[in-house]
Amino acid sequence: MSNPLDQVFSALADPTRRAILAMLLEDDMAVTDVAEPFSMSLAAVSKHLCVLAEAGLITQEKRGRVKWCKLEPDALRAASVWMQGFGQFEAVDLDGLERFLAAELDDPGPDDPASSLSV
Amino acid sequence: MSNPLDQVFSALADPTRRAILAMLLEDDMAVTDVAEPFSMSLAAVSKHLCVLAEAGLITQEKRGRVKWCKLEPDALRAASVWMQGFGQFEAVDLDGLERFLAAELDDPGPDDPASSLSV
DNA sequence: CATATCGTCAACCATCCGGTTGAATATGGC
DNA sequence: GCCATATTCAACCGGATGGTTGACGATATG
Repeated sequence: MSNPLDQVFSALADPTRRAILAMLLEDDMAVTDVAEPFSMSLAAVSKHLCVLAEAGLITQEKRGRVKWCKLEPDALRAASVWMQGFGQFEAVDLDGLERFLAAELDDPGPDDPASSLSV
Repeated sequence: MSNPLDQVFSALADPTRRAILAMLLEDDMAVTDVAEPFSMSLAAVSKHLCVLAEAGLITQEKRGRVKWCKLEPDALRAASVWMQGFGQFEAVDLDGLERFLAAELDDPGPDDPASSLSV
């Protein structure tokens, strides 16, 4: 599973991990605090955080005995660009989508996602 | 794995399936033709197509003995919207994003408490 | 009818995944 | 030094996943 797209999509495939990402939108959080709302063990949440970190979706920084988790929204870019190749969904927030797409254009866009099967 | 976002993201997590979607961008294809470029068995590809169909990413229609596979880009919409939120609202309007997520995709997560975050 | 093609089904296998528990490794506070 | 807190590690477990093979039903075609 070296492909970064593999990692990002499969990280996003778990609802617990998506919930964690949504929580981190508000603020950086310590591992224990991330785990608090969930009914699973701390170790399980810690593993989820590792998966997110390896996908690049978060970073973790240890200060003292506390490890702080920080969202890294840029990691979603490649995946988002890939998906954009599949049709022009009218987004809910058109202005937001326009800004979003404009930002994406600075990237080496996948000119024709179908031409190369290099997924 | 009832959550549609679960299904879409985990369907996209496999490079073979992403390659299949990319192929279907060009044209509708029969199962055998989809399988041709891959070095795995036809049965394996057939299973991948089932996964894609259950995620809603493709539809399959049988005409004669041939089953035609058709891309359904709209299925990516919810996932795209979800991801778009992380790029777009980053540090801008977090409350707005929360309301946005709650309204757009209210699907209970695996867990009671975090479900308010509407993964 | 006989035969080839299309696609799925069923059983099987190895590996991965998400979870648990209990011990271990920091670090901080008294 | 001693104890509590924060986090990971290691071993384990059940179930999902991605692949194989061989048999099978259904449909074209000669």
